[in-house]
Amino acid sequence: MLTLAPTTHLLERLSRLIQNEAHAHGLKPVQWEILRFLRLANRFSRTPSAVTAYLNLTKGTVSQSLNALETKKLVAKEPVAGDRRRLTLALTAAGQEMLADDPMDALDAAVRSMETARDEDLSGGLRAVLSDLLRRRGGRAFGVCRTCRHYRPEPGGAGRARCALLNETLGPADGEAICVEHDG
Amino acid sequence: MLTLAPTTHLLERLSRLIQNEAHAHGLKPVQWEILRFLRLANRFSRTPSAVTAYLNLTKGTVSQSLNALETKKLVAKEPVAGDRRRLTLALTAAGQEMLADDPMDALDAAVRSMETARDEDLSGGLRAVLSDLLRRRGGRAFGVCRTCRHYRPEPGGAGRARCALLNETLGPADGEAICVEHDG
DNA sequence: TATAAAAGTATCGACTCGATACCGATAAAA
DNA sequence: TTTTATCGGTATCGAGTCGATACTTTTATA
Repeated sequence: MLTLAPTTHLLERLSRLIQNEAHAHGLKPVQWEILRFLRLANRFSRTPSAVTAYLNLTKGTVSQSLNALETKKLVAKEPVAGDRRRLTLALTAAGQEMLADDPMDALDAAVRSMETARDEDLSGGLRAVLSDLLRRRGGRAFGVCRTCRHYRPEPGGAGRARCALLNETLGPADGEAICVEHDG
Repeated sequence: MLTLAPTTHLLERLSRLIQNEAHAHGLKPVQWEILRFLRLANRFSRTPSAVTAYLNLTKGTVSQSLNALETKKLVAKEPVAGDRRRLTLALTAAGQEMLADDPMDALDAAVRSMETARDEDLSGGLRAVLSDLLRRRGGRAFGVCRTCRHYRPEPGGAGRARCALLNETLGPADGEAICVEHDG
């Protein structure tokens, strides 16, 4: 009877531990992940469908989870001008405070306590596995705005730029945000 | 607003992907993990409470999940001689066949396609994070029998040994199995 | 202008999972 | 030896996950 490679086993075990850790403050793991995504995503990517693609869930699950978060006043929905199908999501002040008590901080502390070299090895390996897995599944990589081929730095510099795809002006903070349209 | 370290972020992302992957054949992620644990655990560790400790779930959840697996004829329960509270779990033939189609094999393939050096870096880092996290949480490490301080190799050799804690004879295969009593 | 595609919602069903209460069996203490 | 505590496991509740399916409204395309 075949078994999994040691590394796979470690990933599985850690994955479960992470899921277990994520039940703090009456929120479910998925709800925490949505909050974290909203903190990282740029303004074009704070939509239910971007959440759906990023977390690889169904539209239905995301819709319900967002309703739960809205009821708890952690996330607010706003209409989008120009397309009445769409919806923009925003973290409320309470949502941002909630993230200050993120149960994932325990894992983060463990990661940060590693030596730099080991941490770099680890993240390199994880990146490789993640992109391989996404490729096998046909998923997208969801990179950060600044690394996208539509990112056009302004000649003036100082972090200002433009998105050639959406034809929008980007501030310095935008460049570090996750974008649904990345690379595409 | 603080964000997570890149490595933490990768772990979180991969963790979600792994959970998503694990919905094949009508089984839930937890059910798959129980099957995998039963494949790895030695005969003293194939009990509901060992599953509970290993997967860090509540007794109730494990009890229900085991019922679901029993209904599907993937796991069988047997009474334990000498203690009528206890229960021993065993994979049925169908359960073993199910493991041949483990959805985790996709992750395993991604892991195995890495270079050896990178794989070793990765597993080293994961081991560090996992044990750190377990330590913070007060959880046990659950090592393999052969590495336990109660493991006593027989002078005759050939992988035969004894467990000084449980006072039981151990075959070569036992040495590689996960044990609840490990180290303690 | 049909028609297709996209963005979200609604509903169902099986299951997760923490919490709590519970029962019988065994171990420890009086 | 008789209480009493602890252990292994089950039963039940409630909020939520999550795939599946069907549906509405809105926008894009042929």
